[in-house]
Amino acid sequence: MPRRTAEQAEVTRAAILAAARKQFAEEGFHASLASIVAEAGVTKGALFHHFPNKLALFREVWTDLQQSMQEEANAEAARNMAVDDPYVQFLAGALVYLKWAAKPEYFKIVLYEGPVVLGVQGWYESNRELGQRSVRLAMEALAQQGKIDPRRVSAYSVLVQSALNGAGIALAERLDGLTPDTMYDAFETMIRNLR
Amino acid sequence: MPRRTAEQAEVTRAAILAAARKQFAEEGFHASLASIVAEAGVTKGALFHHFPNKLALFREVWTDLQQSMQEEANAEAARNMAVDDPYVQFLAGALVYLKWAAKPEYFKIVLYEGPVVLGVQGWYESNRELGQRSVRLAMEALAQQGKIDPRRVSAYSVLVQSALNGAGIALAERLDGLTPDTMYDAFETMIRNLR
DNA sequence: AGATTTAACGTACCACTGGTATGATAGGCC
DNA sequence: GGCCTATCATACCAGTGGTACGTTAAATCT
Repeated sequence: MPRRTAEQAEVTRAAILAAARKQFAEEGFHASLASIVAEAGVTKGALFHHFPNKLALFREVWTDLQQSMQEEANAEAARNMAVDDPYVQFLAGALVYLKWAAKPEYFKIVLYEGPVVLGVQGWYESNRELGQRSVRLAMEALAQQGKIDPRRVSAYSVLVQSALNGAGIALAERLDGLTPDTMYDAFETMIRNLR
Repeated sequence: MPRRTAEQAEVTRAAILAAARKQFAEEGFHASLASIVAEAGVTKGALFHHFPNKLALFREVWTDLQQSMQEEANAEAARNMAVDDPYVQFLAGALVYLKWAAKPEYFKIVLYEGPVVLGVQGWYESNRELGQRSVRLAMEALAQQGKIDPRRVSAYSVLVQSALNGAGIALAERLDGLTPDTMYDAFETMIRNLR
């Protein structure tokens, strides 16, 4: 016996999103809509009422995760605003990112499935807006302070963000004997020695 | 009227692999087996005779591409064996990789779809064997020559290879105004300043 | 050389998928 | 109280990967 009120609709929508996040994290984009609606306790009718198709549902799950991480990273960077070290803000944000990359939901959905599902264009557009923007801002700041060559800002942005991505994945995988400490140390050394 | 000889079977198998490579590059793993067998001019019976399932077919396409790239990179590195610069061999191999990453077939199948389709475990296993091994060897060489801290070899291997991956993708995407020259310049500078 | 085995496919079919079309029902509004 | 519309549920469809089985000709044995 469904409640047809607008607030109940929000609950339903949220339940679908939560179920989708869980299923996508466990099974990838290949997770069936049947399993998602079963988990959410609704039917495909509700799903297709709230989302035009499976891809749009995935994209919203993806964006939610990415935004949550970014907000936390920005907050952490802002906390170090006063410190007199041009690297420290960026490194604080990077550390938050590394933590998130270790979360199965985040690294499976955002890092692994994201590029393939959203496609080359969609992923880079979204990623440039959300993730790469902060990296790029940091690189531009370093260039302004004479730490790196301004002509390498674009290329460094790509290299650094990709390195961060890989670091997150490797940590989540517990590759080799890598620990967050050793990884972060190497990352920091690399960043501080960019020219 | 089919020829039932063993050499003809090899031709059939090669035709399926070529068709699969083309379809996977264009449509991703989502490309239907129907489109693959149509392209190859055979039926699903032939496909499932030569390959146990779709994933095994993809894995073979993936491995073929990766091996071809690696052989070329190794050959290029070997050509610079005599040069008296510890970085130059590795950089020569990296340049080959960047060229390959710009090929749609390679970056779509190996870089994009690979990790998701083969799964976390499969991709890293294969990739560590093929791609990461050479990066790691280069890092170990740099450590032995006192260029970098030996304790950072593992972490650097991950960071550098990920940065390379991202660089390849960004170039293939013609992101920003990035050219192979500027990207390679930044990458080389970064590598030479690792400590 | 004839019989038998077997590799190399083709054909028919199945369970399941994402997606659609349509129906049902209850709140909001006048 | 009647109408409209948002909110779902149900039934169904084309297409998918995969399987079971049939067919044919080359290889092998005696």
